[in-house]
Amino acid sequence: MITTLEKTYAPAEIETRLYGRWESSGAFACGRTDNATYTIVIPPPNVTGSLHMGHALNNTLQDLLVRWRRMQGYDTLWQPGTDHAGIATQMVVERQLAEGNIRLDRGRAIEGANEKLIGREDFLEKVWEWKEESGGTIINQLKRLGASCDWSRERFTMDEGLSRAVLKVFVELHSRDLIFKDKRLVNWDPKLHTAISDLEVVQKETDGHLWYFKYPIEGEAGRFITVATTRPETMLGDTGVAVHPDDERWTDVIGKNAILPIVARKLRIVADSYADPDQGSGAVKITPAHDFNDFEVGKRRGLGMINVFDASAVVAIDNDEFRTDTEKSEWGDPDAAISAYNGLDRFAAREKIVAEMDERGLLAEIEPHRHTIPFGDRSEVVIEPWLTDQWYVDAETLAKPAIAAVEKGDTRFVPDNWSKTYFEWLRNIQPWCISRQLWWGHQIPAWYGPDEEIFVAESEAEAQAAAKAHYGKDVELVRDPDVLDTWFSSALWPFSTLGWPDETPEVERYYPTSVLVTGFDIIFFWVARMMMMGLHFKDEVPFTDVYIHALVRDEKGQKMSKSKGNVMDPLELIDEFGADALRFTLTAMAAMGRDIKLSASRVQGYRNFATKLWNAARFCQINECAAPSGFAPAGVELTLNKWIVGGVAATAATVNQALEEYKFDQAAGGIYQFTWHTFCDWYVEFAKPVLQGDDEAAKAETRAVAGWSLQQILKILHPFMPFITEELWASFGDGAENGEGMLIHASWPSDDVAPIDAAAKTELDWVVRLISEVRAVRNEVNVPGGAKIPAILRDANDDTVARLATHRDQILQLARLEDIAVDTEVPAGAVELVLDEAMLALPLADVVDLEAEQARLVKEIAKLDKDIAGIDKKLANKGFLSKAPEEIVAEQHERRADAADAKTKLEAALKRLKAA
RNA sequence: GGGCGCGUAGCUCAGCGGGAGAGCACUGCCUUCACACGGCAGGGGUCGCUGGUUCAAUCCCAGCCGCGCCCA
Repeated sequence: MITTLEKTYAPAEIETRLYGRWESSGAFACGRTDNATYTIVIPPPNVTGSLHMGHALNNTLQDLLVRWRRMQGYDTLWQPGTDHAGIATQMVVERQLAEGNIRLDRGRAIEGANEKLIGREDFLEKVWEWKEESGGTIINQLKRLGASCDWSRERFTMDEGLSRAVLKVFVELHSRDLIFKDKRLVNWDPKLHTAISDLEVVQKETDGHLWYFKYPIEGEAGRFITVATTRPETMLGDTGVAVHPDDERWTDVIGKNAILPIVARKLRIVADSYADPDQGSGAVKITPAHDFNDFEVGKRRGLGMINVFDASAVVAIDNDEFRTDTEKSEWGDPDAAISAYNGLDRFAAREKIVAEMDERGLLAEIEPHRHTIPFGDRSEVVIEPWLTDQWYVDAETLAKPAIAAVEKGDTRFVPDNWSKTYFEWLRNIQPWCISRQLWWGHQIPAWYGPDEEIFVAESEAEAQAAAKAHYGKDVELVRDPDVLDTWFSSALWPFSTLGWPDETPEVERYYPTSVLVTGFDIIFFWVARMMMMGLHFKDEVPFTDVYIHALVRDEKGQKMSKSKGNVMDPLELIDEFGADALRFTLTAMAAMGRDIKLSASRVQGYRNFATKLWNAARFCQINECAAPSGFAPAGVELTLNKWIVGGVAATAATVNQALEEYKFDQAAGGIYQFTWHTFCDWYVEFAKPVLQGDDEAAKAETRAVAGWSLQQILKILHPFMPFITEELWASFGDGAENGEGMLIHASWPSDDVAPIDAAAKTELDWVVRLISEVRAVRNEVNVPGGAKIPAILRDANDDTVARLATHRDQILQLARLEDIAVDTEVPAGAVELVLDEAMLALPLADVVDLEAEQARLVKEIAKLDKDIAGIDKKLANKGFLSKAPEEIVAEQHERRADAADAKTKLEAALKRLKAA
């Protein structure tokens, strides 16, 4: 206590200073004790990312858990890092290079005169340069939030160690046929020129059209089969027409051919239940190379696959494949089609095809049609199902143990509902396409021999050795140019960050981790994949709990997005209100199963709470309140002090229990309520008469208890508001408790940190009620706030009289009474109120409007009458008396008696008032 | 179409079988020696609708109405 605290808490300077102290003292490092471990791996943020509200919530909750467990004495590890975000990072650097007219050399010719090309090696160098300079800004932003990660262990998915883990996993899974190469339809991004996974595709409802085309039937002059499509341009790749086997309209043409107009290709008419007889004519065109459903039909019915687009989704049909089964006729001409359509963008081709069909009289109808269209979540262009060679993980096989682990309860979702989402997804999982046509990422460890024989190995040398064994001589191998999906490496995160595949002490000690904290949108990306990989390679679940938190929305409940312009920047809120206020807001609002609608006014409200705490500490400082070292709360003697230490213990228990159950809102509410509405509103006020009085023993005890209670509040509040509590701890903490004297290492109060004295609680509750009643009546009858008035307690029993004596000073001061006499005689015209068995009279005849007071009493009596009537109705119910539990019935009797008693007293008071 | 969830005070939300709660906002009074980012007091709700179970339903069940999200 060197200088007096300022009147308000100013977070900015303090936050930077304290974070630096924590970090430089090694406070965040794991391995500080031999106690049980508590481990969280951060869901790795994208290296190109910056902190948004979702991160703020996610990391606040993780930090809260870690700080709480650390104070409880666990050996905590919060493992931080970032992922390399293949597509996003490559896009950022490509864009940067494009400003200097530099383009990746990926096989296309130079277009502009000034254009320069950059090769793979040089490009990767540029990406690393970018990463060193601008990557990981989010890490510094997490620090501003107060995140107590073990930064000495920070990892990046492209690190040497993590890359080795990726190689090992790939080779291992490949050797067990759990990774394989296949030619299938993938979600192709025609802008980024790479395959992407289902999860990176966003389905958007869009207004489009259904075009109805008439395809002539071969050998049946004048007869047409009408098909509908939302994508006319794909008709260039049609190889069949499907009708439902039970559809009698078409039974006679099954096995015959339709003629594809414009192209003049024969299309086999096949029976397949995929065709819906209730849709249009019941017939559907089949384009196996450009539609996922058609692909399946094509496979089942042996239809050809004709690819009509290049990697940019530009029509590319000048080839023999396109001419398959064509024969120039009145319906079309393949060569004319090639010259008309080759080189057209897919959307231009669409318009032209519709126009040509119309000209030919084969456009039956155009219908407005709302349907979902797939978009790339990064490129925002329409995704093209495209036939390519890609690498796949047999997710179905890996999913089985992952499903079983949650069924058995080895991993538990909180709230439990989310396990359904998890099961749903894993039970319907498709092969996971893991290859990406990018340069930035883990290059696939597969080498090709001259005859395309594949050698998968952890290094080129091993691949060479395998090739030599295979061919009997050295051959030149070419490495697969593709890289792996970023999520492939993220899936290993819970153990790769601990050093795996090496057998490090950390893997041994910290795996499996305690909890994964994440949003529901990430269940598929991370949770499921980490479960699959963890179980396969470690034979143990990666985490025992998965806590799924809400989405942060704006105050109107809209999802925050840049295009809507409703994003709230967590860093701006931190600048304005402090990190503690933002953290507390997010925590207090993190109720299970509900989204958070955030507004700045809430943050402001909790900033006010921080200031309140600050000023309570200031009060303690001014009044020299401090807990002596080794202070024992169990030994306090004043009822007032027994009451508050019991309150501390009850609050510690409440908060602890709530955190055990991940009920963050209740934990935050518990400490908020106690700090403000018990400690500040009542205890500090009660302490004032003692501290200003001259009972030195009572003063000393109260100073100690106030100081001790503040310490406990700081401890309990620390995980929620680490900065302000640490700052105050410097003045009010118990430096003897831990080496560095910092709160971050102080011990969390156990539930029995102090005895809970029920009698003291009953007594102080009575005092609080008495004061509140007097204040309410004073307000109601307009006694000036400053005026001190006398009071008379009548009909009080001995206990009550004793209580009054004990707390006389507090009652007089807080109720602003001049004196309280214990008497049976009350002057005429007094205002009277009921307090249990006793009555308190305020002789205010000359101040108060007696009419108004009469009205007040009448109203109170009416209210009691209503209560009594309600209870009587219950008690008259035989079913209630015979079936309700005894204690419930007894409670009703008691409530009725209390109400009746109060009514009698008020009626007497009313009578006296009328007599006056 | 399948799944999940939500409708409680003006707003945001707790509660989830036996006396309707909090925060914010609002109204009145108070610049009282920790704090006006404050104190004291107060108004405000047929707990979406309709049935059912129960001695008892905001709470459990069914249906309906309205809203949101995820998956196809």
